[in-house]
Order: sequence, then C-alpha cells, then structure tokens
Amino acid sequence: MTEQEIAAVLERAEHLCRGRGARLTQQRRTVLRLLCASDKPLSAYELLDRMRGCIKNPAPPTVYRALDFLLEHGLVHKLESLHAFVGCAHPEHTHAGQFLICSDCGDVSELEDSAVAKSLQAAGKAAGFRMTRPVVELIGTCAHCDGGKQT
Amino acid sequence: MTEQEIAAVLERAEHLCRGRGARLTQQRRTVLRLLCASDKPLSAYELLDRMRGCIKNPAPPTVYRALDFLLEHGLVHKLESLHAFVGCAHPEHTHAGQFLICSDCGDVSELEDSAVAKSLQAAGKAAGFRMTRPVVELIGTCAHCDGGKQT
DNA sequence: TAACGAAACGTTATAAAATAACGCGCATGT
DNA sequence: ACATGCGCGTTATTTTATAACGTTTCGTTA
Repeated sequence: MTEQEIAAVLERAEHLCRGRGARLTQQRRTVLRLLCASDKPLSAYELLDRMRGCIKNPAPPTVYRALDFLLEHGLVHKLESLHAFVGCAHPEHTHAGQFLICSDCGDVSELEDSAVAKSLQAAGKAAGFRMTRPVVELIGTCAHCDGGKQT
Repeated sequence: MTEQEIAAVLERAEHLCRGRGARLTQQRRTVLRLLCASDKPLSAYELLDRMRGCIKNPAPPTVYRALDFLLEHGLVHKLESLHAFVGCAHPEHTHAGQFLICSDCGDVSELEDSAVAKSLQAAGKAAGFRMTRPVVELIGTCAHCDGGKQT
C-alpha cells in the first residue's frame, strides 16, 4: 500500500472505532499501519520485530492483543494457512473475503467474490449450519509467477 | 466412524497406495486408523498420545511424518483453523472439499459441494490464478447446536 | 543372494506460534 | 475524588512444528 492508502485506512479505522466506542490505541494503530505497509503477510513475530522501532519492549502478548482487537473489528485478516496477518483491503465490507495465496512468490490478494460468498452461504444453509466466519484461502500460483507457462 | 467403516477406509487406502507404489506402513496405518476412530479432529500431539498404545516411543517427527504422507496421498485433511487433522471421508474424490466446523461442539463435517468448487475455480481463473489447494473452512454453529434457537 | 540406494524411522534438540496469569496505571463517568 | 474497567507490561509456559543426523528396512539390480 502507498503512504496515502495507509493514511486512508487509518482514517477509516479511526472513524469506525469511534463509531463503535472502541479505542484505537497507539499500539493498535501501529500494528495496523505495519501490516498495511508490508507487501507480504506478516507473522506475529515478524510484526513484533518491526514494532521494536516504534515501541519500547514489545512482547508476544503485546502484538497478539493488538491483533485480536483488529481482527474483532475486521481491520485485519488472519491467513490461517500461513500463520500470518494482512491489513484488510475493504474494511467497510462484509468480511467474507477470499484469499489467493501464491506459494511461489508469497503474494496474497484479497477477493470479495459474490458468487463464492453465495455458494458458501447456500452450502452452509443446506446443512443447517449458521456460519460466523468463512475461511477461504486458495493456495496456488499467481498469474505473474505462472507467467506464460500455462494456457 | 464405525469399525467397519474404518476397515473399509484402511482397505481403500491400502489399495490406493499399492496402486501408486507408495508404502502404507504400520505407523501410517495406525495414524489413519486413529484419526478415523476419533469423533473429533485430533491435533498432532493428541494423536501422539494415542499412539503410545500401539507404538513404543513416538516423538513429534513420528506423527508429523505419517501425517505428511497421508496428506500427500489425500487420505487425511488438515484443518488449518484448528491445527488439527481428520480422516478423509472421500479418499477417491477430488480433494476440493469444504469443512463445516462447529465452534460450539467441535464437530466437523466434510462437504463436496460442486457449486462451491466451481465458484472457487471460476474466481481463481478470473484472476489468472492456478489453484493447487483450496482451504475452505466454514466456522459457525452446526444444526444440532443451533437447535431451534434460530429460524 | 550380495550389494546398493532410496525411503522410512529413531532420537535429540530447537524453532515458531500462541496463551496464561498477575499486577499496574490510566481514562472515563459518577 | 473515587471506583470501575480497559489496556498494557512482564514473566513464564504451553502448543505446534521442524532441523539434523545416524540407523534400519525394503526393494531393486548386478
């Protein structure tokens, strides 16, 4: 994300939290900013390393607490298959996103494909299942890495 | 799974491995059997505990190696969001299954919903993404636990 | 059948990811 | 001012997963 995009995300996050009576503290803001600034998902411990610049003596609970808050408020996503986190590209949206994870270059892109969302919803409903959190991570090779090798 | 179902799974696994020139060793068979016999997903370490009955001094690599083999051959699935494993209900199928995970009772059921599979395939294709492994885990409340509380 | 090479396994150690538990301090409202 | 709850610091521990290296087992081929 560019500096400007990050600023916009922080702005939106601020607004969203204010509206909910939630406190976007310095550390939480820092974690969100670091995630947005990274071009790759970050593990909690990578995040921890990067926090050393801004915060004095961060320990694991510091980063996990911030992540818990941000996850609750839909500002970041956890990629379960990578044990890593990314800033949410669409914080206003519904949080039924899907992730394309390139196992070659490590790039991740977030989709909000309504056909996928609907089919998942339908499949759950058919089983009488009330869905609270869909985890959809497609692991494979991105267009760039696949480059011309495949039709 | 019932004893008979487990026997059938082991039989199929045997056959499948033979056909591929892969060796379904005693330990691998044991891990597969234990997973099938459990009514819940098992973590690697729970599995390790249960192996103590059958195998002398199992250490983590023992169970992880068996799991790697079984995963490669599509005989078990890993539930990324739970750090746990289940026996595959449909070892003959395509391995694009979806999982419904009840966060209330812990029960997991495996689907093979073709509408979901197709929409995922389509979404990936639209992004030029070549998918090798879909991770689809729907977290929520199963019909039983939701029991009457919801329309 | 003896020798070989690959695959499977035993073992010890360590890395990586996540949480428990406890107390302090600060902001918020009464 | 005071009480309450939330956020945070800190230490320790638990849980999950892998590295590294030597030994054994198995199937193949000479």
